[in-house]
Amino acid sequence: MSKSARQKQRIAALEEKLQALESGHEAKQRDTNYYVSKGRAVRRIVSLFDSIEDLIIENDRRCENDDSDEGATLDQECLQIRFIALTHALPWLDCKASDMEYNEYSQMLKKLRQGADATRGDDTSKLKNFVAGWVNRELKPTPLVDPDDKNCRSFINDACGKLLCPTELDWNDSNIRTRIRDRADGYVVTEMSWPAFLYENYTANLDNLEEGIFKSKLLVHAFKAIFMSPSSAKEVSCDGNGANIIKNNRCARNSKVKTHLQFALSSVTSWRSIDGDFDYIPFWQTIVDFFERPPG
DNA sequence: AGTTGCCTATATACCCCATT
DNA sequence: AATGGGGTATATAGGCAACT
Repeated sequence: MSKSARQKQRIAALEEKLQALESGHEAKQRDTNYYVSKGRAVRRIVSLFDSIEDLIIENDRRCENDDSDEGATLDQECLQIRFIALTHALPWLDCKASDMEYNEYSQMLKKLRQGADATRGDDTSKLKNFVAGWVNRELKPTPLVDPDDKNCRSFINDACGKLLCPTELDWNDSNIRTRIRDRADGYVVTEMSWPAFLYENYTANLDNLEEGIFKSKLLVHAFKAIFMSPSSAKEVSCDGNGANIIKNNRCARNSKVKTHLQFALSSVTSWRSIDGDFDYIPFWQTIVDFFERPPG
């Protein structure tokens, strides 16, 4: 059943190729691949989840309305901010789009999206492995976290559970632990609370939730793995330079790094993306807000 | 030679829709 | 409501070529 579907996909892909060859437009083929590679960055730099179309549509809407920002909803504000990030990431996009046929245009967007999603997939799978190593090295759980298997993670595993545990709950209390695991009333973990892995030393100051936030070693590992290189992530080690890296980056590439970081954050959690109560999109959005909105 | 980014292939899950 | 087709998204593994 799904086999025939797959074969059809394959056929479609081959026909596309054939057409490109027959029409002698190898250049066109190159073009589409070019767009895939250009799209790779957007999930990292622009937005983890929004479709490129949505961003463009929001901008169009504004242009039609004579740029008047009044009455824009919060969501629309966010879209616009990301549209601007998009124009920085792909400066050629606007003028290229204007002299394209609709078909060509939507082809291009499709390829951009493919590149974007592919990269996100690469990153999550990378992290799936690395996170296991980092957690094992730092927390030395028994049993160790299996790099190839996510089913044994989440709250089942003591180390993972500790990291995922909401800051306002105490993972060391075995009663609380079992309640979280049973998803008892009031102990269901959702995207509404900050997990411990965001904080320096994995503990938050409940009187000041901003203290040490986004400074955990695990996060810096993840950040480096994604935005620098996998091997450089190993070198974070224990010299406390993690915070500095974030700080420097924040100064150096202000607007982008925000989104960079959020991606790293969400990705760390993605080891348990199968689980039900936790919705990643609002979680990510909250983190974006944290950086983009003035304090308060 | 090891690292890295990019690409391809495959299985699976999910969503939409028409038909039964 | 259930089924099945068609399409798309996601997870994951593995390969390849460029670079250091």
